[in-house]
Amino acid sequence: MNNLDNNAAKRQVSSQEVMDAAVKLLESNRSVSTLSLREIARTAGIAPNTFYRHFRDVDELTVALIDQAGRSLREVIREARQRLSLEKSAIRSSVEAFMSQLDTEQKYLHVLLREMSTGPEAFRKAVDRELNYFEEELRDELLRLELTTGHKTYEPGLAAKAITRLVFAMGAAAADVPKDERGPMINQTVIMIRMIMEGAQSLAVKGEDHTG
Amino acid sequence: MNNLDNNAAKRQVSSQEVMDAAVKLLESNRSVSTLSLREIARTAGIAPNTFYRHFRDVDELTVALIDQAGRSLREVIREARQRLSLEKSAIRSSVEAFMSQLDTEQKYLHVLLREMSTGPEAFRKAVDRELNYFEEELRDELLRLELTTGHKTYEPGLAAKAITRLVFAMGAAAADVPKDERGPMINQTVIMIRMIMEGAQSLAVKGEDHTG
DNA sequence: CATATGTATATACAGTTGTATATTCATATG
DNA sequence: CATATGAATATACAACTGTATATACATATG
Repeated sequence: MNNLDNNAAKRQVSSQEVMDAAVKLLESNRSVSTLSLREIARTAGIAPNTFYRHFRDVDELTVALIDQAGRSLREVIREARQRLSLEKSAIRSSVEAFMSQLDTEQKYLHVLLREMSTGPEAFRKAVDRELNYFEEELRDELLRLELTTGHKTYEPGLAAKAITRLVFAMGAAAADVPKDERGPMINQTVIMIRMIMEGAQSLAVKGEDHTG
Repeated sequence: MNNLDNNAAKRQVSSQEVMDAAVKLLESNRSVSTLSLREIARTAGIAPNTFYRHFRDVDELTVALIDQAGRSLREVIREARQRLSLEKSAIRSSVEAFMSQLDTEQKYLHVLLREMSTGPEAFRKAVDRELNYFEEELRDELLRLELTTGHKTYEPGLAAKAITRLVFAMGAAAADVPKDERGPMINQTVIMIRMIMEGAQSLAVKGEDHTG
């Protein structure tokens, strides 16, 4: 049954193609909740009912998009981190890698950023899962950094969480801005991260009784 | 023409009542884009066309909601700040005041948090406006603190921005969680803010060449 | 009282939506 | 070739949408 790549009607359609159609519609700053099943099907070039072959409904498609966005984003950041160990401008290159995902042709990151606090619980759960992956990887990185530099970090888990949330918040802000105006926002984000890391180290020295 | 408070049909309806109807619908974690004009009208107890007496469309209603949410939130925070000057647990009480807005009967803050990165540009512009108000007030507070404590702050505008974005991000996360599980999130947020402030002060001491 | 004005409603219409059902087509297997 | 199977489509339907138009009502003013 392999010969289905070709020239005529009734082609097999992959779920990925349906997802791509949805992303295409989302590119003009719409949120998933404004997409209709029929509209997505139309864009994908399939009949409305064919949609059901791939997803139970639009919500299920959305969760798949969020997962995909998270996976590919994590991969990109991990690559950026591997190129240099976390110190000096590793922060910058990670932030740049993150932001550069806003410019890719398939704007999956936009979905992730936009559905963070929207829609059914399943969406937010899915996004939260991705954020947690990030936090964990970042916390490990911070712990590794402790050993390397000798500077202890106060509550590395929290520092990682703060950085993650901040980067995503700034990413969402950057997504609303034309590509060539993002430079300053990257710089700002880098400085903010530095503040957090510096502060976490400073608090570690001062002692832990600063929470009241 | 004052006698319209009363017992029978064809009552005058205020725009506020229409807004309240929308908020009521939004309380079950729906985003504005899922509301229809007819549904809002139905909830407000008016005929569909009466909606147009108050707003051009649902988008205009939404912007009004965002503005209102921002105004009332700023007021609450300002009150919290006035009760104590910004130091020690002024941070905590501000964060608590912020989070407590999640529990009010009319959940306007939810709208603000949920429409941050959704919908038409007008929404995001409206939310951005509110965030900027916050940042400005907070930056002024940080500058005042500089004079009081003698500790300089590195890039107070950026520190204010970082804190603001972080608080809103944590607020959005807290909004998705039952009321009695928010305590820990408040604590986390307070510590994160402390990291930023501490870091900004520490960077001010170390010098400014840490941005590359 | 007459009537103008602002406010709310009723009816109607065309467009879209999600999905149930029946059908067509393409392929793989007997 | 016959035919079973899976994939895509066509048709249909009721529900809902935004809004245009016409109408009813309440109040204020003459």
